[in-house]
Amino acid sequence: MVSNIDSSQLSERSLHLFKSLVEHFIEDGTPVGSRTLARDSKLNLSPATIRNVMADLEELGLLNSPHISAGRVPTARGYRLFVDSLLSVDHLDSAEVDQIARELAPKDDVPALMQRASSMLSDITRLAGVVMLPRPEQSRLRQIEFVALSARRILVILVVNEREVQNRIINTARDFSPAELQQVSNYLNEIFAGKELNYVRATILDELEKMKEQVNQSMQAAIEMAQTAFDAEATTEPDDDLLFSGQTNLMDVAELADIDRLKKLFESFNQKRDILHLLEQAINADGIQIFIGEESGYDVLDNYSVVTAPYEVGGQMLGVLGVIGPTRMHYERVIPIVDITARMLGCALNTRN
Amino acid sequence: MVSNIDSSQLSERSLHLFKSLVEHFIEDGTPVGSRTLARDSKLNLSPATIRNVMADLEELGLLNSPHISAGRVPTARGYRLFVDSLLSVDHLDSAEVDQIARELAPKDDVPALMQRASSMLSDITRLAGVVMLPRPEQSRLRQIEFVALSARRILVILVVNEREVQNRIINTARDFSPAELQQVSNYLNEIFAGKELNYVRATILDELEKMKEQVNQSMQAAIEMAQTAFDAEATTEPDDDLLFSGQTNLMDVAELADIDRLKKLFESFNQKRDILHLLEQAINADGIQIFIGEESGYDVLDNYSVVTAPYEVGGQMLGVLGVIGPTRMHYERVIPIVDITARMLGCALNTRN
DNA sequence: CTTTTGCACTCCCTGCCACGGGGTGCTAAA
DNA sequence: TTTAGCACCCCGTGGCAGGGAGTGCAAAAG
Repeated sequence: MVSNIDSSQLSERSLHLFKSLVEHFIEDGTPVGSRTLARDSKLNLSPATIRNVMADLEELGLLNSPHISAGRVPTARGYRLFVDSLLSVDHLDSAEVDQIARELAPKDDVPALMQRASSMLSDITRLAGVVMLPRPEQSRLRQIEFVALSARRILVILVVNEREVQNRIINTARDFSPAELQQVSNYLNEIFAGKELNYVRATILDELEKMKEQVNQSMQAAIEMAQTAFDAEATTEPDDDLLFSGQTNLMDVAELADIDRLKKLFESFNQKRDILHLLEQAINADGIQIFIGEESGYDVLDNYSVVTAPYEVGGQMLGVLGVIGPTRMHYERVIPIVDITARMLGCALNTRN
Repeated sequence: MVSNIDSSQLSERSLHLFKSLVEHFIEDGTPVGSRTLARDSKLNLSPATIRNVMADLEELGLLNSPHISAGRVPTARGYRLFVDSLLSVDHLDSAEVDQIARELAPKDDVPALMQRASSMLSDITRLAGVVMLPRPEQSRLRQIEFVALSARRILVILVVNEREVQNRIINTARDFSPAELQQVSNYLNEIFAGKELNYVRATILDELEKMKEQVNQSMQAAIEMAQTAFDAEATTEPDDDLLFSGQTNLMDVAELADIDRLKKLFESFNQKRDILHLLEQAINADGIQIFIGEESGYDVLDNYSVVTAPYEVGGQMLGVLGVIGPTRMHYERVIPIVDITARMLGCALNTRN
């Protein structure tokens, strides 16, 4: 991969012109030429001079022209330089901050909160929002309960992280009486309450197997049932972990009137895989991370940028959220929105216990 | 509303020609003129004759021409006549039937099953699928349990219709001990198990209020808690009741390359309201019901048809599923697919108990 | 009376051409 | 180093002609 351009490699003037050009293009979406740039940028330079500068910038891979006789357009690398070194982010006005805060008030359960975060991102940016649900590996088992539906059908209830509830139904090999179930759940709660869910699963599936012979019969039953429960759990809902919203907003960004590319993008939203991988890369980033166009490595995302931020509670990264839009987006506005949303989501998750 | 055309009002020949025309148009998507029709339809008639017939059909509102000198295209009314009287539905080959059966094997919980039904509809028709979840009013409470999270935070678990589990967390005014909770749930289960959920809610909120004074204190607590539980329940998740899939399939039907209309459609999928209303009209239909273009009354659905069928268990209508595609769709294929899917979904729901 | 033939006409689509606008690179002058 | 001038490029638009597909109508044929 070609190394990125550092702002110190360029003259003040080139940077200024480059910045104007990008801003202009973000505003208009049409290639911008020397004449307009000469008019817009405060520097008093003739178009010809500017043409020279632009030729240099094109040489460096920051710009290119759709055809020989059109204006210039920023490349992915150009946007990179722009967002890394040139961008001055907006200050959100307090009304917007309030709106975000209000939307993320911790009034209901985690999935609903996440859903609201996602729609809010898309509403406020007029682009597509995405939220990765808190990673299951980082959830702690709080309580496990069994409810007999019939003798051999048992409803397993896992309370995770104070607010989330998962349930699944298992069929057992032999009958369990309610009293037995109570006993089993007491036993499991005693050992596993507060433990990390992956650890619980691993332990139950591996460790307990070994100690099976050493315990009395009722404990054996407990072990078997727990194994069934977590076995089932491991195989269920592995991918309901991204929440999109506002996809339709992308349908009126002009530069992607191309319905085929749009279709590909929507399909990759549905499959979630690619986007999930991308967001996973961002979970350990320290704050905002931006993937610009082809940089992401996923070609469905050509011409799109993704602005992400991880959200955390008490120093622990729980997941990532972000906004997907055309590379030509208003970064100076989107960035602070994503940033503050991530923080506030962290808070919202924190105050629920 | 203008009355529909009855097939008996038209000569054998007109009907035959009309049918060929519609079939031809469904195949090609281009307006069909007298020459092609003369060639295709087995009748040995000159284009001129056919022009006369077509003029009559246009008079009746079954056809119209985009402009004076193009071929003819069926109107919504024309499609209506076509599907009502002229259509010979395909016989699905057994491989397809098998596929449907396999997909709908009752192997997991209701929401997952519904989700699969929807994706299957869209995959197999290459159009958009939609499934309305079983209406909550028609669900029966099977069991209710309380789990103490902490003294005043209680997890309420409702098992509904054998397989579905709903849970919500409530905060109570005073502490409840586990023993009390047990007692309360026993009491509620005794009265309400097997009852229809709406009835349960209504009773708990109204009737129980009256008898509050007449019972002992622990029962009073039960009543209060149940009220809280169902009060919360009434206000949650009122609209997570439609499952769409394959929306992107609609992006390559040529006649709707119009991105704006497509956007409107997708938005109405997201809001669900309109589509839900439409499907609700179909729940009491006896089998397949088809909404053609403007007929539906929702203008987002102009140029689209919706083929629906209600699914039932034991004679009780539970919901509706269907396929959304361009008016110019292969009805003879879509109809049996929707039909059989609805039946099989009914079976799948039936065998789970 | 129905069907067909013939004819004039309409409308769209395509390709062609010309042209203007916005842009470029290069060279020579300031 | 910057600017002015110039030749050139390429896209988008609009006008125009021609061909194709289709129509309606009137008159002839069955």
